[in-house]
This record gives sequence, C-alpha cells and structure tokens, in this order.
Amino acid sequence: MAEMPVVDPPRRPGRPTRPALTEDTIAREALAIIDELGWPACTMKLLAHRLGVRSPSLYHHVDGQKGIVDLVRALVVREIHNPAIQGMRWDDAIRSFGIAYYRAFSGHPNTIQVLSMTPVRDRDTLIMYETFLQTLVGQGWELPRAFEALLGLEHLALGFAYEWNAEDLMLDPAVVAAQGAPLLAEVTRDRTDQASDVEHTFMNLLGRHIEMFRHEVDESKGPHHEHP
Amino acid sequence: MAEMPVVDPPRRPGRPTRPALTEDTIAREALAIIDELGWPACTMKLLAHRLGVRSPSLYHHVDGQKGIVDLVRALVVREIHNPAIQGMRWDDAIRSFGIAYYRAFSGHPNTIQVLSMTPVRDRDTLIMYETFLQTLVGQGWELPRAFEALLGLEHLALGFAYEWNAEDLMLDPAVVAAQGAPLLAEVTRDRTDQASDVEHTFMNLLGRHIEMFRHEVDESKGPHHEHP
DNA sequence: ACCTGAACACCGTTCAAGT
DNA sequence: ACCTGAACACCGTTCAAGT
Repeated sequence: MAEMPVVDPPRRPGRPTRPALTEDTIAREALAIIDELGWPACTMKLLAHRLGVRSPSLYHHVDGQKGIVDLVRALVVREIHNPAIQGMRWDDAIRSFGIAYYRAFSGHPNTIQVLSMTPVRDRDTLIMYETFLQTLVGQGWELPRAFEALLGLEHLALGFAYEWNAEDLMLDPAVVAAQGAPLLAEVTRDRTDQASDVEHTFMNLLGRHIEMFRHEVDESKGPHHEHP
Repeated sequence: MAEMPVVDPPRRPGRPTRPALTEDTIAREALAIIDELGWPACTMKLLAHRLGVRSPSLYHHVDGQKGIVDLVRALVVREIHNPAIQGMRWDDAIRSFGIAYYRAFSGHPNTIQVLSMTPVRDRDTLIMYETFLQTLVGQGWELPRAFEALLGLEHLALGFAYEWNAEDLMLDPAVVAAQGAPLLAEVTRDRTDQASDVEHTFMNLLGRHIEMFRHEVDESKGPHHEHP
C-alpha cells in the first residue's frame, strides 16, 4: 500500500503566492476546536495544523493567545449583539438581550470558562455593552443600576449555559453519588434528562429578574403614586 | 562579603527525618500565592520553592494540580460552610449562605476563575451543597427549585466578588476609555472609588433575590390564601 | 509580507536513586 | 515513606532564513 508521508510539510518556507491565513479563518477554526474539544485543546499547534500551517505562522496575523481569545469573543458577541434593542422598552430590551446571550453561550459552552474570566479588550464587545447601557439610561435608569443589571444578566445567562452544557461538568453525577450527598446526587442524576427544560427554566428566571428590576425602577421614581 | 549560595539545595536527597510537607501546609501556601499573585503564578515549581522543597516532592502528598485545586477549594469552602443554617428559616438560610459565600470569595477573588470553572470533587464542597439543599427541601421547597436557588446565589455572589476584586479586571478603565463607549467608561472609571459600596449593593440585590424566591414559593403552595 | 524550521524558556509529571 | 536530580513530553513565543 502506498502511504502518505507521516510528517507532512504543508508548504515550503518562504512567502506563499497567496496568504494562507486570515484573521477570520483563524477565529472560526479556533471556535470550532473549542466547541468540539474544549479550550485546553485549542493549542497554537493544533490550531495551526488544522489550518494547514505551522504554529509560528499564526503570529503574523494574531497577537498570540490573547489575540485569539479576543477573536473568539468577537465571534460569539456578533451572535448576541442586536442594535435594535435601542428602540425597545427597557423590559423588552433586557429580555431580548438575555435570551440572545443565553442562546449564544448555550451554543458555545466551552468558550465560557475563558471568555468570562478574561479581560475584555475587543471593540465589538464594548460596543455591545455600551448599547445596552444607553438603552436603559435613555429610559431613566441610573447608570450604576444599569451596569448592575448588565452584570446580573450576564451571570444569570452564563451560569445556566455553563452548568448545563459545558464539557467539564461542575458536578459529575458519578462523583457526587460516591459521597454522602443524596439530594445533590438526585438532582445531578436527573439533570441530563431535563436538558430540554433548561431553556424554559431560564426564561422563567429571566422573567422574575425583570420583575425585580421593575420594582427597583418604580421605587427610584419616588414613593408617591400617580393615583393616590 | 560572604554570599549565600545562589542555587540552594534545600535538602539533600533521601527521606528526611521528619516529613517536610503536609496537605495542609501545601494548601495554605497555594492559597497564599494565588491571593498574592494570581492563579497563573501558582506553578508547581514556585509552590515547592516557597515550601523549601523541589517540585516533584509535591506529588508524594497531592494528586498533581487537580489535587491542589481541590485543596484550595476545600480551604475556601471551610470559610463559607456553616452547618447552623439547617436550623434557620429558608430566607435567613439563603441570606446567611449568600453573605458568607460573597465574603469568602471577596477575600480570595483570584481563586474564582479556577474554582468556578473546574469540576467539584472534594467532599467538603459537596457536603456544603447538600446542607443547603436539605435546609430548603426540609421547608417544602421542590428539589429542582432549591438547586436553582443554589446556582443563582453562587453566580450572584461570584459575579460581584470577581468583578470588583479580581486581579485581572474584566473591564480595564484605560482600555474602555480608548474606545467609543462613554457610559461604560464612566461606570468603570468610578468603580474603584465605589469599592466600599460594593458589599452594600450586593446585600441589596441579595434581598431582592430572596423576595423573588418568596414569590415563587408562595405560588407553588397554591393560589388559595389562608384567609379568604 | 508571510511561511518555515530551529531554538528558547517554561510548564507538569514520571521515575530511579538515595535515605 | 519521602526527598532528590535527571529526563520526558508538551507548551507559547521569538527569530533568522527563505520566497
């Protein structure tokens, strides 16, 4: 049988006639690897290999690993960001943003552990935040309250998306069962069956969250009623 | 001047007369490094060095890096866990647990990014969760609801503790200011001054959270009132 | 400008040797 | 049982050489 060479030189040294890489192709391939295999698997070597290139080549297009984090973040944020929330009432805007946020990260749960714990530097993400803040502040919210709402929403959505979808489950049913924690064992055991209910549960909690904000907003508008 | 040897052999090979390490001393030193320098700095080499030992020695006491994560988690959880919540009314139990959770992680913000994204395997943590669930279920909560409350509480507390205290801020005021996001720039710029208000704000949101749960519990007990 | 191979510093982990 | 030095495999990153 004829064999392919074991070590494949994907390309000989020297500038190629047409660039082999783009920021965009790098970003998409990185996200694909993370979705399939998790963050730790997304090494410069594997990423380069799947792009038909050697790892040092990446440094001509991206600012190392931090740059790759930025690119992946921008890719996910692009799924979330909807400029149209500016025209919505604040409660609809919060709901819309929350759902989009949840859905995007449910689709890419393995990105959460790095994206949620890494400094935000890319413009796309900052603009998305700014749009959210403007929408609320434009409707009478105090800025710090709007920022709290943003953070609260993020953590709610990320928590749900991560806990139920991530590769490395926080609570492995097998581990839990081995210890003396029967209730915890029950709730983690059933969890996989309930996967379909998760979005529904999230929606529910999101609604509660919005009601919570509504009370706050009403209060900040003063203790007097319109119709005493 | 007499100089200390540059390379210090902390101890010659062979079994020492008295063990140089303990699970506990390793755990405490690891937490100290993380608090001071952040997770990435807590390498096996530095940890061993600060304990007056070479890195391979650690493997006689701990199951590698994963084992160290478990030890650090147990240390932080020991600051949170309070068995007495079992005797409290559910709303007091939630408040007490939430505050303890927040305070512990505010004191160790650099642990969050690994502890919150790593599988829980240690007994101490599982017992703490189990106690929380038992307290709520024992007062008529449905188990899935109690679990949601636990997750929601964790994410609320972790989010606050991390966002305001961590080494690597998610939003660096300098970076934000350089982009076109004036509201976000304002809120992140002021944030450092407001550090003292953070706990107060958290308490506020925690209270709202509990009220949210109260509505849910009331509803699940049926639509009829005690006194029609 | 852009890809290559070689090289560097730095990881975690294993293990035989020594007490 | 427990610490050591040596060794291994694997990282990210830099850089001179080549087109």
